[in-house]
Amino acid sequence: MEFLDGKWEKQTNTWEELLGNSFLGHEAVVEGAVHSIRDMGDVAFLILRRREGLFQTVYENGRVNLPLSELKEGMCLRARGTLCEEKRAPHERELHLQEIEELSRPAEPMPLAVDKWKLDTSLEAKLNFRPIALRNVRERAKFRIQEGLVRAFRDYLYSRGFTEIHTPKIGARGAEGGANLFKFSYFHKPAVLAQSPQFYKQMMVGVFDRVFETGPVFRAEKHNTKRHLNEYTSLDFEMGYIDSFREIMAMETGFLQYAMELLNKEYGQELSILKIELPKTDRIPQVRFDEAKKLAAEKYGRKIRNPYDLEPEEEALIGRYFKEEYGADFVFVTHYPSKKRPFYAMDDPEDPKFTLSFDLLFHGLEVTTGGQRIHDYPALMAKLEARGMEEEGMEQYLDTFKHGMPPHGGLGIGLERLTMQLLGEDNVREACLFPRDMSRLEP
RNA sequence: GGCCCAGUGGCUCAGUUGGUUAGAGCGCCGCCCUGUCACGGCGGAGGUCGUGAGUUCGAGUCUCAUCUGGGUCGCCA
Repeated sequence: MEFLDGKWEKQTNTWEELLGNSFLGHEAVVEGAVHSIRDMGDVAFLILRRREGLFQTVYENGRVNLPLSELKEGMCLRARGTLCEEKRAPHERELHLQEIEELSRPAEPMPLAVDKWKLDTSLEAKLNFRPIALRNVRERAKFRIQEGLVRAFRDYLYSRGFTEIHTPKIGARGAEGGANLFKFSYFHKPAVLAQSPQFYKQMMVGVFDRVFETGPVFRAEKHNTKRHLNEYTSLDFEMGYIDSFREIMAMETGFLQYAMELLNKEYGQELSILKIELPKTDRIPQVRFDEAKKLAAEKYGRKIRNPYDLEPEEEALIGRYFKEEYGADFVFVTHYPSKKRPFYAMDDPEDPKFTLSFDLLFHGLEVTTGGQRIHDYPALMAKLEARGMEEEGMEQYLDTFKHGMPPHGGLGIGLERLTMQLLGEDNVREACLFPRDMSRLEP
């Protein structure tokens, strides 16, 4: 019987070997995709693209088994040659080619100039040719940064005793209600796509005390803006036995600090490719909703039109205010009006018109909503009744409270929005591999 | 969904008051160049100007409709 033991001997050289000294002057083998070809006459530079970065190989006429004209951008190949130290080459290393093994041959030339430093292309073309556009070094780096954020979220919460959970995305009913549910037929029964893992997170707080989830959520909102997606990735957590809703904000601050540390430590290459300056997270100001509204209105002379919510322009002004006054990149806005928050939000005992809740603004854009939830069964039922809502479809959720729940709260972070702000992009679609919006279902 | 803006080679754009063969850069193809890293130089192919109708002697340009995309608002992460 043949067995696999989990080991595999690669016949090619690693990135570390290519950049190190042990193979200098010796034969080495590199795999990669042809990123660009710079033909100088008797010599040509064949730049290979690998996951770690770009690697230069040198094609000298008459020394390679294939004519240069056979080589095309986008071709995948395995190249054998001599690894040389060369001050003029990137990484001061290059491979002098002898033998090229074609792994695949492109059927058509690239629709986009992927090898250019900046993809000089419209968002539409980038999205239409998404898998190709992402081969561009800068485009690709954005999603390594996004990976770092998710990694940090997981790592940090694991270290704080959270359990990672996976909740269903198909259900009978939405958590927040409203018209933004995607409805469909599930074996002839009406069903919806999850707009939030909210109920499941809370139910699981009764089991694990602290839980988190990173997964997709769906919002059927009929709008086309640069900060909305109809499917986005939500970084959610929920924690029990909190002393105050500010403990949730402290946890998020801790996550952000850890995330910036991780990016700084392990994503230096991507940060420099994208010229990202990491935001300040050591101290994040917190300001009450009504106070924030007033401050922005006073300083920038803007009339308050809607006292119950922040208009996008107000969020931008609040972000600007705290940047100018305190040098802050993030601002916690607390105590949102009760009528603008879902029924499970806990009202402020000192003034029930407001809730023990918050949004986090990053450079003037809402990236998080969170807060303390009602954990007392009679209080929850009373709020439900006061809102004229039916229990129907929520029995399991409500029963959880019947059987005891700790004081708890949590939050949801929009991953693409967080990424977008960190990257300084001005459209969320730039921070989503395959965005879904009102008119885009493909690719 | 309401309102505003835009559709010109594969990509990004220019195109004068409507005027005769619709231009450029990148990419592609061919040739030249030993050190490029946004390489450079010479030449070439590639466009029924989103679609349909209309005004006009004549429409890429003006009008209407339609489709597609972008922005914005209610809402939200």
